Amino acid sequence: MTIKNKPRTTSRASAARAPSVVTLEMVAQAAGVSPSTVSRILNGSAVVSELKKKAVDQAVADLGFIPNPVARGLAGGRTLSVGVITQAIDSPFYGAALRGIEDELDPVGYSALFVSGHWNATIEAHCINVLRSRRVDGIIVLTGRLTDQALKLCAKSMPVVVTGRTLQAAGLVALNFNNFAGGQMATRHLIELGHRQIAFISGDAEQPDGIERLRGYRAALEAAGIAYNPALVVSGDFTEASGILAVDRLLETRQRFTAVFAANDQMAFGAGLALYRHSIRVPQDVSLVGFDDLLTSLHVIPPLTTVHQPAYELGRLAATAMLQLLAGIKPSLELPAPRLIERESSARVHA
Amino acid sequence: MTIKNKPRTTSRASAARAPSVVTLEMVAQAAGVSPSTVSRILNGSAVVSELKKKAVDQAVADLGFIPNPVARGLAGGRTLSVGVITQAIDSPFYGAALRGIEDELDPVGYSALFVSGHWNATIEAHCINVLRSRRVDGIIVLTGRLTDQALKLCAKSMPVVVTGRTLQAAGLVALNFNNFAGGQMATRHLIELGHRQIAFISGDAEQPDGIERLRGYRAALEAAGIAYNPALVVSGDFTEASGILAVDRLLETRQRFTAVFAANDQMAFGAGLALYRHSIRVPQDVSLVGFDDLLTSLHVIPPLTTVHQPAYELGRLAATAMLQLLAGIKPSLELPAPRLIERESSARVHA
DNA sequence: TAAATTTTTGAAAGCGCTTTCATGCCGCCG
DNA sequence: CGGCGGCATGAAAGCGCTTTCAAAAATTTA
Repeated sequence: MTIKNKPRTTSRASAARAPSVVTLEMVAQAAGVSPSTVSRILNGSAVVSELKKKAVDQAVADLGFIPNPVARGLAGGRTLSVGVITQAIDSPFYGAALRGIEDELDPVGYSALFVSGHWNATIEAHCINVLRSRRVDGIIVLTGRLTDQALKLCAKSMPVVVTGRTLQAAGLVALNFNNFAGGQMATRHLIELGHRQIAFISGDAEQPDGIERLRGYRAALEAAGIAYNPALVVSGDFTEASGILAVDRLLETRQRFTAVFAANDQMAFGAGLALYRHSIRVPQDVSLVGFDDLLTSLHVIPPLTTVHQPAYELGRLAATAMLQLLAGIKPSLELPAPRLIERESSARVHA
Repeated sequence: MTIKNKPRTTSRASAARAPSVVTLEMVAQAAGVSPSTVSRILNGSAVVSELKKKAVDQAVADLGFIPNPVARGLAGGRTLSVGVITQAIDSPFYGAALRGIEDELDPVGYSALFVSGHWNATIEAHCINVLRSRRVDGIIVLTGRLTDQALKLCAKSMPVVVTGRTLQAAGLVALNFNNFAGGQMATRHLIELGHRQIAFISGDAEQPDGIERLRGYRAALEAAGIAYNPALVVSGDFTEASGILAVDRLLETRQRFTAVFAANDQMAFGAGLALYRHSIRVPQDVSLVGFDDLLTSLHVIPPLTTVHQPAYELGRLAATAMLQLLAGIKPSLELPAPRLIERESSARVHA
């Protein structure tokens, strides 16, 4: 959808210039053809003689015609908009994904409709209904709590792209990050630094991502011949506050540990703060590793060693997949592999 | 070819049940009235006999009718959607505002269309065009780079709510936070702790918010009889990276300072990291104060003293104002006053 | 009680676009 | 050379709703 001859921003007032007061019909008239023909050319939905095509393109350019997505939507066609169910519009992690989606969609004339599911299946179902009533062409679900069942059903009526799970269905593509490998990687890193007592702060038990990371942690431990100690695993809920609590609890148990691996960066921040409160230095006394690589992880004190999760890329890929689905081609994309970012919160174990 | 009884999606899974397959016309038929009447009742756009109203309400309930916003939009009416121009969908500060907007809009059936302006007037102008072509009922602009002029013009054709500036125009409400007072407050706090050499990391020079905060800083200094020292003011651009640079530059000048006030939290984070790198302890050696009170500011090390800016509230208020504008009532709202949040990054000057 | 007004309500015309459906035109085969 | 299959194109019917416009019903006035 090359908007090549957008009315150039010549005057300073152009920002608020009335848009698309020019309709398809006016274009048709200007080009001396019927509205149907213009529509066909715009959508490439039928063969049209080169001559008329030229004329129409010209008219479109001259008049600065911009198709009205609302009318399009009503007429049964596409709305050029895709719904995005995120969990919280202000999530530091998903935010980057949203940006990726936006960046990918905008150039081709699509808009994203962001709605927040708040980690609640009922609300998510409501979101889906809202999106459908607004006639979005497809839906991107960022993780979420909907059942696979519900998602598959939804995919029957429109393209669906879902992240954070593995799922097979027609018109449905699932983009899953290798959390297991990530968890393994982080733990192995700590082991290589000589740590043997590595605490793990898990995420919410319902979250597959967190479960996988825990599995990775255990696998790495096992591979290194270190016995798994359940007392070193304490659960959180992916928030900073839960990271603080986790460390406090850990400390109370008087279990010795020289490293902490948190299932996400936010909990790692909380853990770091709790450690600081107890005058335990990172990384001198205890190493700390997170997961996600939020933008801020680079600027916390000390900069956090973490597993990079390509949130932005994830968004772009999800959007790309959606676009392909919409175009009728079967997407086959793969997320980049997890990557450990070594920064200053992890160090060789001390004596 | 009126296929009024389109094949229903009778599946049990309500989450993905096809919505609004039931049209206004079907409601009319069920209630034994004309579509016009149903429409009138739905919109309260005319007086209708109590009897018919009852019947229609009943039919609406029975059939589970949900008006189609797309059709509504086309028919010249409202789309029940408002456009929101934010600067970056994943901004830690504006994210909270977006959530506020969403929370306020959703219960009354409105949806928000978020688009990112990327601090660029040209892109913002493009955003406005996109939003208009999508027939949003109004536009909320979170700060941004558009000229007041452009905004006013835009307000002529639809309600506009803008934050971060003071502006008067019909159909336009501006919500401005008292950055001056905030800047003053933060500086005064430092002064009260005994600091006399207070560095200031300013934001981007084009940003009115930042300018006001600087003004506040100078005013507080003056009020305390402390000479303003330009060498202690170094400019940043609101990012963490610029905070780091700022402190590095400050240190290079060999100017003595016992406190740093950054024009926003993100730069304060950067400043904190730079200080840490130079083995300068916060708050023992240097006090650090930010501005915004991001969610994360509570969990950084040490927890940041900052001026609380009610981003979430700002979003809610902006949405409320928009709703009122849309309802034809003139909103008169005021943002909460700035509030200093004393945490652990600021302390009494040493020696 | 008939005429003049004022409601209440329905019919119908769109909103801007997509999409059959039907037409006119071409080349082709017999 | 007449007739038939194709193909490009236009006419027209909606999509689901709002909104005149005008007719019908209810109310008031003379």
